[in-house]
Amino acid sequence: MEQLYTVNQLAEELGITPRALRFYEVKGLLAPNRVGNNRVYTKRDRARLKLILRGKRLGFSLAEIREYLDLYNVDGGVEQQRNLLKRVQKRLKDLAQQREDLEATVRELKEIEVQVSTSLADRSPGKDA
Amino acid sequence: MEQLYTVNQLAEELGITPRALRFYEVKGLLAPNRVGNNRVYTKRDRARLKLILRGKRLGFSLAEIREYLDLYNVDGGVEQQRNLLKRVQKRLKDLAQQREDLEATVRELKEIEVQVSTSLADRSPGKDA
DNA sequence: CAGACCGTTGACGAAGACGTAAAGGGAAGC
DNA sequence: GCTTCCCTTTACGTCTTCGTCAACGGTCTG
Repeated sequence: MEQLYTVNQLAEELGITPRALRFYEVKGLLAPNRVGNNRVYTKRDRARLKLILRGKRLGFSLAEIREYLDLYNVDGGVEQQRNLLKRVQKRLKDLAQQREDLEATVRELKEIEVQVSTSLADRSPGKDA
Repeated sequence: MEQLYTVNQLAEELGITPRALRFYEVKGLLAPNRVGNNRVYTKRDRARLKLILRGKRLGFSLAEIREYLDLYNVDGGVEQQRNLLKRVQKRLKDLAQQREDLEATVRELKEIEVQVSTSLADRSPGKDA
């Protein structure tokens, strides 16, 4: 009933190499079950991997992504939770900074886009004629 | 009249090491003038460096940042400009993807924040009494 | 003129994130 | 039973991004 994957299947589906998958496992980001010696990935593993890849697209290191994944472990004692809350809020703050950088970059590129577009339009004023 | 900087000055002001500055130069991201053998950075160099650092905060490699900086060279023939326009639009598309990733992450973290907060509040229902 | 400070180049080192053979196990088909 | 295919581990290689000496040059100061 439940969808399962081998390394190669999951890797291909998400556009990475099996080597990367194994590497993430060594680094403690994934822990798929084994059948005999072979890795078997579940839907949960797949979801976790997608979080990993999203983290990479955001420019995080594997160590940072590891810490990020830990934030999904909401269980724990009061002290644990206080600690977790702090870490979550720190991440949110970092992401806010990143959003600012992102938007500033987008603004500038859009401005360039306009400049170049109009410059090109001025140079070849034939389309409207 | 114009503000100038040595490697050490500029590095300290922007919170990086002189070594990094020289490295960016080797990689073709910066090209400060020389007085004798010594590097002299202008305001323009400084601005360029700030773009570099912003790129790093967004998770780009130095090679990507190099290409990004090229996008600010708006001059050139028609063919150059068409090409530039394409590259700018490609970047904008990538950045849109990154924004989606960013916002998805923020949403999830905020949800976790709420969960943990309420969980903590439920456990110690004394503040309101 | 001897130190004390910048600043320079060059070389070596190191961590992160994999790529790439090398060598082998287990099942499936002919 | 042998080949083929998928998977495994181990190990070494590579590229990036600097950190860290080492050895040297110029300038200013006492």
